[in-house]
Amino acid sequence: MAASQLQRDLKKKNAFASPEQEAVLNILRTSDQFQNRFGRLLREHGLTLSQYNVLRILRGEGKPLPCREIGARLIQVVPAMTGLIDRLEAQSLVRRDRCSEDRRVIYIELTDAARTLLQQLDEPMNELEKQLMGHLTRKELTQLSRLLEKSRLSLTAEG
Amino acid sequence: MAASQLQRDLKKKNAFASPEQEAVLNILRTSDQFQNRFGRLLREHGLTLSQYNVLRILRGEGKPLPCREIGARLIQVVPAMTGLIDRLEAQSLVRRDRCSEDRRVIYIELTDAARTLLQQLDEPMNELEKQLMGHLTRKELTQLSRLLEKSRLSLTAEG
DNA sequence: TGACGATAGATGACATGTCATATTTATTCA
DNA sequence: TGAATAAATATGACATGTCATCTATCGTCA
Repeated sequence: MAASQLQRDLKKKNAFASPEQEAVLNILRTSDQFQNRFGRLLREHGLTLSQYNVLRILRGEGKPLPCREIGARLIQVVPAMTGLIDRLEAQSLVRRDRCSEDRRVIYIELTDAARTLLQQLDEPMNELEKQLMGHLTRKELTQLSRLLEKSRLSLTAEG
Repeated sequence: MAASQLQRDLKKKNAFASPEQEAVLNILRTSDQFQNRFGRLLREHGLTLSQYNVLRILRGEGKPLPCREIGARLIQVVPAMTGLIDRLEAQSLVRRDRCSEDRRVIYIELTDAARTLLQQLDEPMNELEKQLMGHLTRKELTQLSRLLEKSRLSLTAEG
């Protein structure tokens, strides 16, 4: 009964090498499983999680953003963005708009169709989020967020 | 100053829709960034994170495992395993061994080369784990793991 | 002005993940 | 026994992610 859940999950015979390792594996595993869930929900609406994230970023910003800027917020490399935007454009969910001042830059703009789709998704996405975190109290949720933010402090330090 | 770090990270203008959403996004984002780091380290040794995970699972088990079993522990769908194992086999890091009792089953077995490679990786991987979680005390690490396990309770409930 | 270097995107090669479907082998049961 | 079902992998199509490299454009500075 002293074994943690992740140990049972992974059916590992030995304990983790360190509390750090246990925490890291917990983060990766939880994220993987959550991504599965969101992916399934979004697929019903013809979107992938990455595509949804792009749309969410654009809606959150309220105005068009350069390709590069979206990629930066998604922690993604630029090459991945090209294809991602291609497919969103093919679905008429975004438009490309070349900047007239700096013709290297291409702004990505949300379409009305995308706004409508996002609105349809707000409710089920919120519900899924609450369902996934359903076993945690509000206090625990805050605590979890703070601990994860603290974890990410190590990332800004250096590359 | 009241704004949480993830809000600043994402440069979102509005607060999160809910504490649940904030926690979920923190989990996904932290995992993404950590995966980047591990991916970079492993690439220096010719491995991807998925490949490394397969090897770790096999070493942890101490004996060959069926394809399906490895996939289950990786939260991955079986089709993905085929190619993954193909590439590990091409690198001579695993062998396929068809079970004689149930000829449908294929056991995956670690090679000595894989064991040696894993040993070389133990040290740097442990160091990276400790570096990534460097801002958390041992107590916080435990707390974080428990909160993430609690989060995953929602997954076993239903599909 | 005109070359150099930096920046924004796009492209190509490859690894991985998803699904739907096919193939091989076991199992069940009429 | 022999057909239907189930289980373990494999395959093919496609979306995504990585890197290295290419192209177009901008800025700077001799």
